[in-house]
Amino acid sequence: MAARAGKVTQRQIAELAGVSQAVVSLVLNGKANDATRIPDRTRERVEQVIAETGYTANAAARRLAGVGNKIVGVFTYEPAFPTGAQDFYTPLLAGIEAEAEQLGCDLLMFTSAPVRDGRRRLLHGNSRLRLADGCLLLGVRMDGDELGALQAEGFPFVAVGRRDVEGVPYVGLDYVAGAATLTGRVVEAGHAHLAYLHLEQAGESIVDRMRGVERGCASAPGIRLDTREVDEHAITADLLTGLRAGGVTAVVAETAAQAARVWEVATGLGWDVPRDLSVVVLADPPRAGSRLPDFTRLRPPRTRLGAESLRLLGRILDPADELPDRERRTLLDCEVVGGRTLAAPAHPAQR
Amino acid sequence: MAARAGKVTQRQIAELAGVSQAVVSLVLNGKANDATRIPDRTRERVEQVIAETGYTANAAARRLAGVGNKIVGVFTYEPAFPTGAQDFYTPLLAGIEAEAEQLGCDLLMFTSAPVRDGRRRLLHGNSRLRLADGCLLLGVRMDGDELGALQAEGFPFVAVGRRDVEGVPYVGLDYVAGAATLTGRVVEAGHAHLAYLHLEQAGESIVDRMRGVERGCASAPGIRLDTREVDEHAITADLLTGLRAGGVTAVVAETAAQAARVWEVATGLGWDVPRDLSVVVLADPPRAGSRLPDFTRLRPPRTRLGAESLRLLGRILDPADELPDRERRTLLDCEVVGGRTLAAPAHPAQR
DNA sequence: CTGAAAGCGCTTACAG
DNA sequence: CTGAAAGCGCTTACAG
Repeated sequence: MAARAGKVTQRQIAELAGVSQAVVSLVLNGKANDATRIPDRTRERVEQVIAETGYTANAAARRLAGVGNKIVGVFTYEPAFPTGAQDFYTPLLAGIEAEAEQLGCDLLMFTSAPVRDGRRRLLHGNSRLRLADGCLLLGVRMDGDELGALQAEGFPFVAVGRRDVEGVPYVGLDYVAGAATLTGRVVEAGHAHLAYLHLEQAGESIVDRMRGVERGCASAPGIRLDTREVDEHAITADLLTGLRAGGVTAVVAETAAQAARVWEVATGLGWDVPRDLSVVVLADPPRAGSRLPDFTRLRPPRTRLGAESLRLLGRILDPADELPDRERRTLLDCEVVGGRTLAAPAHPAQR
Repeated sequence: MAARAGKVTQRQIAELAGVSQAVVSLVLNGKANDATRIPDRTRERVEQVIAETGYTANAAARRLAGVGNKIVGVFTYEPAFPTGAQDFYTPLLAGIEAEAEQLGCDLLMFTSAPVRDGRRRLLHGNSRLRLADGCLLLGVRMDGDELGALQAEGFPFVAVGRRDVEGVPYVGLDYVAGAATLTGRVVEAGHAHLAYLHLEQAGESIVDRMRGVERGCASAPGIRLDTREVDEHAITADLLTGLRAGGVTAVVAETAAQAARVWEVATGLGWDVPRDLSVVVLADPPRAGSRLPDFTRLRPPRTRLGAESLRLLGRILDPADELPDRERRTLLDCEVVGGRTLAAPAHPAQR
């Protein structure tokens, strides 16, 4: 980087205003008041020179001098781009950015994080992490070592999503309650044998959804639940035919992609959804899917999740805020959306 | 910000490794080579301590010491959130983030910029701008004074979108050519009287689209063009009826919102699009609109625009890259998408 | 081959 | 009321 010709510093401001550099700093930081006893006239003179020169403090220097930056880091454990993860992250980021505007802070997105052992690394040799006052951590799975290092160092951070790690502050989604409610609806509709299609059980949110589904099934006696770990590509006519032959009348899908695939395959088999098979899903549909039916589903408030996470971090960073312990970990409710893919089974099983 | 207990510095690394702090810095920056004649054994020892302690350089200090940060600022003149601007910015940001991953740089989003006189300000008292090595500027209209100040200061930046300001590097979209081609298609289809619905003429991209439409009309003799400055709310049955009564058989809309509104109003009037009225648009449809027809339209490559803009900034920042002047300002082609809202007029006007 | 030192621009006690 | 100075953690000539 070449030296910048036009760069203005506090020293220059001080010379122009005929004061010492320290006074410029005090004025700049609103500390030219009774305590420091800087006369109004001096303050005004300095302010005028600042306005004239368009001076802006060097944020790196401020930070180095130990002052908060109003910069919040945003780190994503899963690379946000190649994948369809965009539908996932976009609403989250929208919420984060909106809240950042509210808080008046800037967002440092750690897009540079190198991948090692298949995971992105937050703490690498050249990490710009310490430029931020604190950090938001996103991702289904997080590195326990890194969380520990951050905690040990006292670096303020908030996990977006519930974390099973002692002392980690988070804002999460109440998937247990949400999945239980939605599954309960399926049971209430008269289904006695459900299948749950889920992803690999990695990460708290996936475990929570599973627990919620189980709890929903337990809301009535004698409900059977088949669980299958399948990503959407593994959802075939054979699978669905098998499930139905076994007595399954309703499918609970963890992801929108799975639900979409179930619907496509079922429709391809000539089945009617929901008459022949009810399908509910624990997530919002992908944005593309105009062909897809209006699924009965859970609506996780992702935008709010983003906003609330940043708000929590803001409170943690605010020394004046005495945050009660229980507010360091909160869960947001998921709404159940009616949709059109849940109905009573055509041939109710006898319980 | 409380002092961080666990914070490791180069001095501590130096003590542990039994070398001076300067040597740690040299090792860290890959300058422990023949030129500095630091023995391999010393380097290895330092490297090991670094690995053990999980040391990470303080980016603020590095920056202050004059070293590049691999941080690129992203500033948006229009607030990105309250509005429907999200559809606009999302693909752009997707491209920027993808390229940032490629380049290994982080992105500092200036979400804090205060609004003054209805515009967001990049250069305000507390701007974190100088933390970045360079900056990407987004927005339909930009502040000329700020562009000037940035140039005067030699702060590297790239405008996303064509700019009519001397010396400002940009990557833009070739709206002139794109709009001319699409409008030419309308003319080729037999329309002799078109209406162009556009926004207030502020900003180069809006001017360019207008010029392109005019050029497209000039591709055949005797074509009439009515232009109307209307945002979508001002598109009423009266307006369309008036246009059609005047002989207009095709509408070119600047924005997707306008096109959607034209289609809704026309349909409400019992008209068939495109039989009774052809509608083409110079932008991509909003993501929500599953009800809307498949518009004949221009597809501005926004994701690529984002990526190419950052790539250009990366080249400007790279001292080894001798960027030819003409590559400092480039335009990307817009694709024409066939769609189903352009047809020959039912009653071709006689020319 | 290695260490001592200046300097980046700022904030904040501290001494007049 | 104001200035001189230490210190934040780093990079990079420079002197041994």
